[in-house]
Amino acid sequence: MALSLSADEEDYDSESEQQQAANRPKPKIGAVAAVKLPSNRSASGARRRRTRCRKCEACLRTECGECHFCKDMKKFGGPGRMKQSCIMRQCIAPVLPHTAVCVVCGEAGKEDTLDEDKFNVMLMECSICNEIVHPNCLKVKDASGVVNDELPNCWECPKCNYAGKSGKQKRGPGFKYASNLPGSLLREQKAVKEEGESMSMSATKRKPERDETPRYRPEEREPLHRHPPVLSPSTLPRPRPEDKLRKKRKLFDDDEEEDFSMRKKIKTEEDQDEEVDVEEKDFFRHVLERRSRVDDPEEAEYRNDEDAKTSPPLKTPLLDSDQSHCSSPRAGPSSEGGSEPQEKGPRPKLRRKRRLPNKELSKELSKALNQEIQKTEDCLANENRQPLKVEPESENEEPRRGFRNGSDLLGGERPHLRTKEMNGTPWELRHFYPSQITPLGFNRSSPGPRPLPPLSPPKCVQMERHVIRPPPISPPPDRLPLVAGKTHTVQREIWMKIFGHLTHRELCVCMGVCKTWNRWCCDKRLWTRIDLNRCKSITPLMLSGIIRRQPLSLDLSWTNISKKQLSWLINRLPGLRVLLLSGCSWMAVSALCTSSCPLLRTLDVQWVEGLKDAQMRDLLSPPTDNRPGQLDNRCKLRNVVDLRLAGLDITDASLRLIIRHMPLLSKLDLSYCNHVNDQSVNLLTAAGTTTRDSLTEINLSVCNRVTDHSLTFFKRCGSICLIDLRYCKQVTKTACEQFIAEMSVSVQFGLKEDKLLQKLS
DNA sequence: GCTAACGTATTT
DNA sequence: AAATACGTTAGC
Repeated sequence: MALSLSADEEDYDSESEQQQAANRPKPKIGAVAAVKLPSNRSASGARRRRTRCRKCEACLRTECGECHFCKDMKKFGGPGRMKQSCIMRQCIAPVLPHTAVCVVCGEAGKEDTLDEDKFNVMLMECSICNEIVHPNCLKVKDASGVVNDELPNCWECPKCNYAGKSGKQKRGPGFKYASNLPGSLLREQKAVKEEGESMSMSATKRKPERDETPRYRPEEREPLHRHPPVLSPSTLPRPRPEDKLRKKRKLFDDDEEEDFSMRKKIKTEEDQDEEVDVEEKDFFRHVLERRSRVDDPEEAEYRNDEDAKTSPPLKTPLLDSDQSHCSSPRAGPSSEGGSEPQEKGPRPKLRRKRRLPNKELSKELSKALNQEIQKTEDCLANENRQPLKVEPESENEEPRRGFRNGSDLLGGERPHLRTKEMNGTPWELRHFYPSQITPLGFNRSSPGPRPLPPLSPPKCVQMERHVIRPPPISPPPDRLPLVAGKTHTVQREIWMKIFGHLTHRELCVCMGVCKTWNRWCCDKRLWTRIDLNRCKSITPLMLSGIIRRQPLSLDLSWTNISKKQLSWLINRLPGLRVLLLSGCSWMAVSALCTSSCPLLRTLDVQWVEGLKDAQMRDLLSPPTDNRPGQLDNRCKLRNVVDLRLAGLDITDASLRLIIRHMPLLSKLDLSYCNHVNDQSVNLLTAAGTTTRDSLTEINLSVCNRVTDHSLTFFKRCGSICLIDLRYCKQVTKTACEQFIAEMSVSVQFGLKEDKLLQKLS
């Protein structure tokens, strides 16, 4: 796979030597070495340093001012020694410098010309020999290059390819991707790559994915009723794990055991299709799983989902390459090049997928996003987000035991949950109320039995095997290419309207049709909400799929996502509005402490194990080491409007923080919070608090310490529309009626249910 | 000439 | 292995 790291060893040998000399602080011979660099450039070895594309989302952002590297910068009061780009601004697709020229003809790239065949006149840098050439200038015409679709203007040139050289550095040069960042996934990828992978990676050999001790073991079972009675992905015909692994290896590995040089030779279009589809299919498998669920009321709200429940399982074969009759030349999900319908026949060997001009759309999306952020964050200067860095996975060795054999359908919550209480309520008691009592759906996840999250967590190894793909940069093709160079008359936007009526499941099927559809169906407009609630495990593939689709709403509830994964994700979802993490571990949720989600409106952390006052403080506290005047010391979650804290052991201490740091808070779910009492309500509604006026809905159901007295406090709330006191033992119906009577002077309330007060509009 | 920051070496 | 340091390149 193509994860090359910026500092990959051998490829840089020659340069390394120079740099070794150059960089070594003691003998100051840097200048000499530096002068040498360019002279070598054309010979294999020295490489052109890449530079920002200036177009990607990352490049367009401002510095976050909070990351490690920002803090080092002089402008943020740091010493300026590290000289690294802001983490949020690491370019997704670093380009060759403008000064780069063809080693043969000495001229620059000419892809901006009107020339139809841009590929042959653009500069291509070989990731093996580092030569930069116009493909047209190459004499070796019968050999073919292998275009690296991860990096602009990068390939394995025909010479190297012909010579059977293998590129360790599939990613191509210059692909830094935050490899030197603390916590960067790439580090692990590298590490694992170095240690060599085995096809038959055993579970024991895998690195544990989670940062913490796993919360459950495979033998733990999920309660039967947690599983939808619908088809499960595991019933789908799918490649055997080993087949898939093989395929992945073929496509992505850069270890060259066996016949690597053969394998890597030429990638046909079919290969690409396969590559695309395998990945997307797998992503969808999970999504479909979600879409097929029927026990979540919001499923229906999201999309009228009948078909998701009833339609036949997605057939793997349908997505296989042979189905791609479409002549759309390129356009994998990862490849921008796909936008151009004019791939010419005689160069089928070139696995050409790289970006081509016309970046209007992506630019626009970027712009829109930025504007949005700007809008929401008017007064905030420094919140930024990480660009997309994607690294799918292979997930192969995770045969989805649970769903398949049904054994996991049987009994058992996680022991620790069953055995002991959370927030003082014995776990068993929490099962008392069926999910239906959840009021008005704003308590999104039902306080029903805590489903046990997925089985074994995703493994780092899985991530590491996968290529890291930047998101498509150029827009997808506007029309569907047909055979003989023609295009379909119907334009993309029309297609998009049609696709808009499809379920995710159906989109998935469409993605298997051809590359153009594949690309179109991945449009983020079609994926504003991605639901992986209770997904067995969050795999790197899913992560990359999510990033690619840039959802506004992401449900990861009751998954065993790890901190690193979550952190990685949210850093790459700058537009995320809704994040549902109920039932996840605190360890995972703590990713929110270090990442910021400026646009996040809804945060669901109900039933998060281990989330108490101290953790709440970490979550809500502004960065501690701010430098005056420079950094934003507001809460990272300050724009949260809807906060779901059901089932947490939090006290007034947390509420004070919430009051202080979430000025926009409108909906608050504190159900099943046994420490919440009248004083808490008093706090929330006290004079001078923002919550007093901002709160519109509050859920205090099953808060046994709340009494009638709380109702008098709620009279102060100017905007309150819904007060859920159901199952509060100390709240009487009489008090509710009295509340209604007293409020009726100004606002008419009614009892929608016993102790469920709702404003009548 | 200046700033940003890439890519690797060195230190922790 | 991760964090840090820094020579040097790229852009303006």
